[in-house]
Amino acid sequence: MSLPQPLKSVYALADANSFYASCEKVFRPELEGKPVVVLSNNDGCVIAQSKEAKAALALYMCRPWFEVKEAAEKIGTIAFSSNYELYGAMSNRFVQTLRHFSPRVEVYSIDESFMDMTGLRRDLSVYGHEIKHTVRQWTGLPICIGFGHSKTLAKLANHCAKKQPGWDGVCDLTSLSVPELDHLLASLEISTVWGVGKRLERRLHAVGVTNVLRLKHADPKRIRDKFGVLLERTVRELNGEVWLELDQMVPEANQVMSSRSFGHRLDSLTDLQAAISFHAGNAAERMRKKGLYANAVYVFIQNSPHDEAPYYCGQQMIALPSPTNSTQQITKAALWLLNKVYQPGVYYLKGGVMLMELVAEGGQQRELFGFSQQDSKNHRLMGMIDKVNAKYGRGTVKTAAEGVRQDWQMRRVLKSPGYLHQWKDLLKVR
DNA sequence: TCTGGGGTCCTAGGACCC
DNA sequence: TCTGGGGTCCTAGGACCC
Repeated sequence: MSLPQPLKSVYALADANSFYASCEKVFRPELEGKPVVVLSNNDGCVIAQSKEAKAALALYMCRPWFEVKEAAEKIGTIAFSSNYELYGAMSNRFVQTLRHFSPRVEVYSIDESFMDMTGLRRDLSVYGHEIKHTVRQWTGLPICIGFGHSKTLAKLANHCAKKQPGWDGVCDLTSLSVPELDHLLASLEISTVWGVGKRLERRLHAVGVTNVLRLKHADPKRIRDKFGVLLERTVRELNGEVWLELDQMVPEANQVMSSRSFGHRLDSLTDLQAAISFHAGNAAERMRKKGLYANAVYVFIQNSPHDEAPYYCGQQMIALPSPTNSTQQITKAALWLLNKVYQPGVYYLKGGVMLMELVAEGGQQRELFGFSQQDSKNHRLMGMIDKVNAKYGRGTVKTAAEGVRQDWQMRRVLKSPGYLHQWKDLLKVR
């Protein structure tokens, strides 16, 4: 008599191809087949490329746009500033579509989600193609899907689906025999494994671990001693053990950061005050959305390490007397910190505010920086400000310190319209 | 002229305690 | 003169991710 086998876990990872570039193409169908790139904030670096751009400009990823612009435009590349509101809205549609195919979905990043496929009595490859087709129809996004017995293996499968043409965008590692799987793993570089970056790759090569199969067969205990618990877990996951569970709960953030390069160098305290106030308000609003309160505020300002002048990064943190989510209190604390780290004569390029040690409950307000408003009053005020800003756009209501002219704001001259979140831009859909 | 932003987790080492 | 060993907490920095 044989005992019933416990179900082996199966995970899928669905990942949109060249996500930002694909989002732009959805609303500009005439760009199909043309090279498209999306630039980072301030139109600084290339952060996404369509496959046509990749083919022609492979080496341009993460390079400064001013260096590659001429060559890119010569081959007819269309460039966009990043439009995060649009990408966020597209990401939501993508996830909603995936939920039709699995009851358990973990949103891992803006363009990637894990799905639990354990116990599904279907040919996974066929099912994967069905998902891929539906996402394309419902959202316009091209995606790839990988299946594996652990999240690390699903991630690796997704890599194969994307990079190896034979899979047609869907790779199911669970259907391979052990020799077939090992043959495939032996052909993959270890940096393709989730959690192995440049440094670890170099150190692993030095001890003879040169491909994924060798990493899979490495002794977990020795890996732990030499490389730490994270890599040990990775080795076990490569062997099909589940060490990373599907995490459907969005983890409560421990910190919220708002920072950005300025549109141009700033040296006056007044300009910096406006920028830091903006970031304080922005971070506070994002924190309130998560229902959290901050115990500490951190501020930094720095010039560019690429400048000739010596690199300066002023940074300071202050613990608050009690947890708060009030924009005014956080802004006051941030401006107080700014005063402490500001040094005249430095041409600052970047700065920001981080709210730290976040907790779910606010506390009794005590005196700090002369704060004196009552809790409930503050709560109502914050709620109202957030509502107005959500309806009419961020910045409709803001603290006076943010200033009216925002010269320090980043440049986004190539930004596409807000097709999905701004009524005024709806008619721009072609 | 122009070089992203936002996170998480782990580790090593120092300070301090008994 | 001689100066142990074990524990905790905190911080800075490293490494990784998208």
